[in-house]
Amino acid sequence: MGRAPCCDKNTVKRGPWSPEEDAKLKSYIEQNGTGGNWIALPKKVGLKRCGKSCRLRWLNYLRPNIKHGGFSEEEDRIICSLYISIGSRWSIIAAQLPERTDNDIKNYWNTKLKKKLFGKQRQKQGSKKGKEIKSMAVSNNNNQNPYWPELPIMQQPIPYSNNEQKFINDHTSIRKLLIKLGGNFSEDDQLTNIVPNSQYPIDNLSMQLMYQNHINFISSSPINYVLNTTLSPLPNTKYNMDGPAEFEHMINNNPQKIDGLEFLYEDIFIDKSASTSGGNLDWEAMDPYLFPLPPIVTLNDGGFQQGVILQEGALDELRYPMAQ
DNA sequence: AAGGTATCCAACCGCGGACGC
DNA sequence: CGCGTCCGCGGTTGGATACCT
Repeated sequence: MGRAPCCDKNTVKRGPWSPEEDAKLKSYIEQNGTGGNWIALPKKVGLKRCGKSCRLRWLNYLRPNIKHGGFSEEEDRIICSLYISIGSRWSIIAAQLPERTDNDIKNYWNTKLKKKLFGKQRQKQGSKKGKEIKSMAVSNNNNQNPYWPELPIMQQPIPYSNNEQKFINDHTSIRKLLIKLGGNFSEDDQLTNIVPNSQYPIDNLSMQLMYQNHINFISSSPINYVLNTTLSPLPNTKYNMDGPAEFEHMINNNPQKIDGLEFLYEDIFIDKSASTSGGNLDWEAMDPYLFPLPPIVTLNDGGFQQGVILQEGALDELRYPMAQ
């Protein structure tokens, strides 16, 4: 038994929206709101569309303050850092870029950014474009490690449009992010359970500092990988990685893919088999955005712990830290 | 110029979670 | 607690367009 369809596909219109439909939907929602029920909305508006289609059209195209295309380098960096930190949680990533939709970011990543960073880049090693990207990362990061480009320091809100400064300042998005990653909040809205063994209830200020330190840490951390694959489909395997060789070893000895990093397998490890260098990864050709994997910094009793890639079950890992 | 291929992106699909009854 | 409904999300599709040979 499959799931009942949300609407009758024989009676609803599908495909591209006409300007008339756009106008109807926009005008209705601006005057009346969505009414909290997308399924019922098309009837009220007078559209022969599925409610989900209306919702998508509104959220991705019609609602105010939507920006399409023309992603800035700043936005590229935010998307890259968040993607590598949390994977394809496009809605969370989009929450950090208020004028962008998750669909837009997802499309941008899949069609351009991913290739820019991991794909075509390698084939053009030594080409002008490749050099530009590498030098960009280095010059953005003149006193820090050259492998990871400077990331935005989030103590100041990104100057998004007028009243859209809901970014880091109000912590809503961070809270949402942390909740998604497995945390929970006590009733007084303090972040008490996110960090295991923490003696500190984490208030909004602490949370801001935590995020700020995370970003600062990413920018300044030495190459020191601690990839805990208990968070991935690779069971009970821990790697304290001193560098790419360890990472490669881990990949070679685990046929499963690491959740969220599948594209690495497609773009890099397929290339590997075709290489004439005895199967060694061409780490030099890897784009500077890629490594070291950005650590999520978490507070613990000793200060900061680096290098834990938060994936599914990340909080469990934090509650049961690696044996020293 | 024509045909083939690659790229882009709006829209669709189906699943999982939240919520109300 | 179970069930049904709706919402939101991430993955995928397919048409339009650009680019290449």
